[in-house]
Amino acid sequence: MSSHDANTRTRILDASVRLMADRGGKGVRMGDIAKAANISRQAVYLHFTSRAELLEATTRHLDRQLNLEHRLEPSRAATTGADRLARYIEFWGNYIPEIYPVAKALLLAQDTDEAAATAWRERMQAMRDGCRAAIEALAADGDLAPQWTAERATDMLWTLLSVRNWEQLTQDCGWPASQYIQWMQTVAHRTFVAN
Amino acid sequence: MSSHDANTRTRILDASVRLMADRGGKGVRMGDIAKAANISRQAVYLHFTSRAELLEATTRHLDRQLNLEHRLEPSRAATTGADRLARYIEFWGNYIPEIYPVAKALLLAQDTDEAAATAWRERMQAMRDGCRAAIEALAADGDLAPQWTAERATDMLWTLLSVRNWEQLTQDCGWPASQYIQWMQTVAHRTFVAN
DNA sequence: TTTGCAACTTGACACAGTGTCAATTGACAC
DNA sequence: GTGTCAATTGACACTGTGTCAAGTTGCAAA
Repeated sequence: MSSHDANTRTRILDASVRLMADRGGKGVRMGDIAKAANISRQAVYLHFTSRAELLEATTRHLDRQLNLEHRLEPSRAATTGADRLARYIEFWGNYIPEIYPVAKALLLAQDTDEAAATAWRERMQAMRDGCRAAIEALAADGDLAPQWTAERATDMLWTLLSVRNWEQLTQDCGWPASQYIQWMQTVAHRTFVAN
Repeated sequence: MSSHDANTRTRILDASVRLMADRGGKGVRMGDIAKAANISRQAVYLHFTSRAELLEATTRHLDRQLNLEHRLEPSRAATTGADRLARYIEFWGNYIPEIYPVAKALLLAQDTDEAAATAWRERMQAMRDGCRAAIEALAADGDLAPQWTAERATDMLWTLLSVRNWEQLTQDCGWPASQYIQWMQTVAHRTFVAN
């Protein structure tokens, strides 16, 4: 029965999100997720062909739960390019901490798993589109600093806002999330906005 | 005999560097290194207690081969803070590509191996010292942009210059090494130098 | 009531790569 | 000769993923 089916699938995804959050994404095995969902390990493979696929589905599940699209609205509604850039960074800086454990698991799986690497690349490509939109809004206002092309500026902003960088600043350097947002806005503004 | 001992050790390290360079650091197993050094897999464990230790020794071996200290001189000899910053980025941008395969292997081992994670952290801490020196030279000239403290600016520069960022810009975005240097200098200058 | 399908369970197994252990060989030194 | 040290050979434990085959349960349509 397909409703039963969907329920089990959802239960797996919920369990996956929960475990990732608990353990910071590290050391969550297929068997752990199965156990947390009150299901056999093999049943998980009935719904997801591989760990990578499950991980990817987990991030999408989380995006839906966190209402990703709704959160992007302030940035999209901005009236100037500089404002759009600042709001995008604010959105992202508030979003990362919520997806971090799951993202981290996907990030770790990358090294061994080609499918996970592809899944991650796709996710980051979507994030890149947001960067490009902000940079292009800036360029449309004539406010992109003259040494940049839109393409290179997008590359650089995208890199600046990577999950790894967030991780390093907040985990290793101990910055609070609010400071991450503030300083990233500062760097982006000074770097990309013509003065 | 200890000279024989040292020879074998060196042979292992040379083989390790060679294989890493060939395969980009990925998928280099203990057995491969042993074979390349004309030695049994177990003999490697006679010289290095674990893969992580071997990897770390490989990076140090490479630093010596590449004359790390000598390469740092231009940056240390700079007369202004802004110059020191630019020269440090230039050094680093030229250095990363040479150590990248080995660094990548150490980076990958991190996820499974606590010892590798510690080794990497130590290496990056050393790099951080270079960042701090550049930022402090800038501050000593009174040229550090007023919103920054030396500590936060160091955090940010250190993050900006991470191997992951270099990887993303040159591998994923396809920037040539020369462009990496140029644009990183641009970002750092606009971000940290008072105008 | 029977038949049949679909979701799920159980248990066993292959595979990769790391690290460990024990027994053995070969060379050189004293 | 005897001791010692480097190195070899081969077997094995361990971990986690993914696969396979055979059996169970429950619901549904005939």
